[in-house]
Amino acid sequence: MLIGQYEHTIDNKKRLALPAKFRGELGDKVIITRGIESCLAVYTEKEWKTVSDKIVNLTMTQAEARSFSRMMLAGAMEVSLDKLGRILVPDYLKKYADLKKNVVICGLSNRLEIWDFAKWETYKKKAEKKVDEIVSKLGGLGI
Amino acid sequence: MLIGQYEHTIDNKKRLALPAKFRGELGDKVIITRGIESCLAVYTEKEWKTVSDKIVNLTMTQAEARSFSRMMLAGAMEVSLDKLGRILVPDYLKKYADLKKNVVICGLSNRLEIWDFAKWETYKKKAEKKVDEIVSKLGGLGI
DNA sequence: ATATGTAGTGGATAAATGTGGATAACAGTG
DNA sequence: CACTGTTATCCACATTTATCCACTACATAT
Repeated sequence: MLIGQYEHTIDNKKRLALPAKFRGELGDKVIITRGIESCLAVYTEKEWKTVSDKIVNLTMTQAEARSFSRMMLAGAMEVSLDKLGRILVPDYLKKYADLKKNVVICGLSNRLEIWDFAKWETYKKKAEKKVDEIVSKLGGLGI
Repeated sequence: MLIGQYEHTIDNKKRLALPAKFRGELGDKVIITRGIESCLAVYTEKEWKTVSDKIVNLTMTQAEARSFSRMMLAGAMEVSLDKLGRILVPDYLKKYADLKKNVVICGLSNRLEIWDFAKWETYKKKAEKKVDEIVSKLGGLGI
């Protein structure tokens, strides 16, 4: 299970080390793609099959389906980890998520998310406030 | 599985290099034909059999069927990759998709699509907006 | 406090990829 | 049959990508 968050850096050759804790679970090949809210998502090959099956089999209008799958499939890329556990972040994805040198890597159970450090800080502040609201709405979660 | 996007160029002899990552899966002969929304579609020989079967067995009025299958089947062409992984883009297809020098090659699971660079950028901007809408409609995909 | 090991970062070198051009084979036309 | 234009094959360059190795920082253990 992928959990926790780490601060790493992307060097000037677009290499990014994935946290050592995750490597066993990730294997030596992962799928990196667009995430929601301008971050990137990283899946294991196995998880990606599940996700891509969902994408291919979505029911919606033809034009919507085409544009959605173009974004999700053409947006994805298979990358392999080098001997030191680093991946190469494709240029267009780096731009999409607006990644600078410092990034945050979050484990979200079945996937990783990669955020620009500044964006993450902003997002986190908002999200932290909301957690209290949401929990009280739900009347507790047993947590 | 064919995923990812690459920027390549068509030289003045209409040659286009297919991304090295795809070559293993494509073999040394592919079918290139009209795609939807003024792009070109590229299939492996095997995938093309599946697709062309579907086209032949479509149910529609006689006139519609004729014009559609003329476009898709007569529009298709078998091209072979040279030693360096390049194909020759037929003139009428180049015109159809309005391809200039710079093009984008997208992997869409069972096929490639070839877009004029400018057209792709325009299309992508629109599609990106829709993605967020679609995802929230779907209530997430677990992605 | 001093070693030892692991993890993250950075750089150097070697290989692969994409692009452009040159030459050779082919087909069509006068 | 010669000529022109097109298509295919081959080779060379430049850039990008992959692989390898070194350094530093932090942590744990001796």
